[in-house]
Amino acid sequence: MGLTKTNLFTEEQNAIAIIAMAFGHPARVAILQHLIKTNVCINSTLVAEFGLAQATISQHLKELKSMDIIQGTISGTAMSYCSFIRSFN
Amino acid sequence: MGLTKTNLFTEEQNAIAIIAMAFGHPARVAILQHLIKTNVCINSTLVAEFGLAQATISQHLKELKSMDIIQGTISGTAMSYCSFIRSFN
DNA sequence: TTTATACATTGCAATATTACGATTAATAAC
DNA sequence: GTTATTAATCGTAATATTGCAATGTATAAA
Repeated sequence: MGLTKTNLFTEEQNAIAIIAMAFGHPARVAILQHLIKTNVCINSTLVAEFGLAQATISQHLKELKSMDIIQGTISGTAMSYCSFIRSFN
Repeated sequence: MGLTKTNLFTEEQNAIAIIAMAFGHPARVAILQHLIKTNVCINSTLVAEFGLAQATISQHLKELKSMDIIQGTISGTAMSYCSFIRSFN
C-alpha cells in the first residue's frame, strides 16, 4: 500500500500503519470474519456472499496475502482456499 | 472517512474498518505515540517534530477527534492540546 | 482437445486521502 | 484598539484506493 511521506516516520510507525490499513476496509474485515468462522475462504463464495465483483474480492485477498495475514490460493484451481498462517492454538 | 459500498457490509464491519483506518497512517500513529509518551499534543510541536505542514497535522488531529480517540483543542489558542478521553486507569 | 469452471491480472474510471498554501478565527499581550 | 501567536478551515493539486469489465491462466471433466 503506497503511503506518501513515509520517509518522515520510523519503520515501526509505517509498519503499524500498514497493518492497520489491512483492516481498514469492511470487505477485508468481512473476509477475515468469514475465515475465522469457516476456516476457509473461496473467492466465488465471497463474491456470492458480499455482492462485490470477483476481481474486487481477488484484489482484497491479494492485499491480505501480501501482508502474510492469510495464506492462499495454494492450488490455482477450483479448490483455492486460504487460512491463517498462525493457528493461535 | 468515506468508504465506498458500505451498504454491502454490516454496521459492525464498517465500524471496525473505520477504527482501523484511524491507525492506518504513520502520522496518526506518531501522534498517538507522542500523546502516550507526553500526555499532550500541541499542533506546533508536532509540526516541528514530524516535518509536515501545520494544516496537515491539524487535519489528522481532526480525524482522530472525530472518532473520539482524542479529545482536543479545548482552548482555541496557544494552549491547544489533546488527550485520551479514557484514562485506562 | 474442447469445454467448463475458477481465480488472477490488466487497464481503466470513479472515488477517497494526503498534503499544503492561503486565509480565517480566536486568544493573549501590549 | 493593534500586533503576535496558534490552530482551524478552505480550496486545490497530487497521490492512492476501490471496483469492475475484459482478458489471461490453469485445471478438471468430457
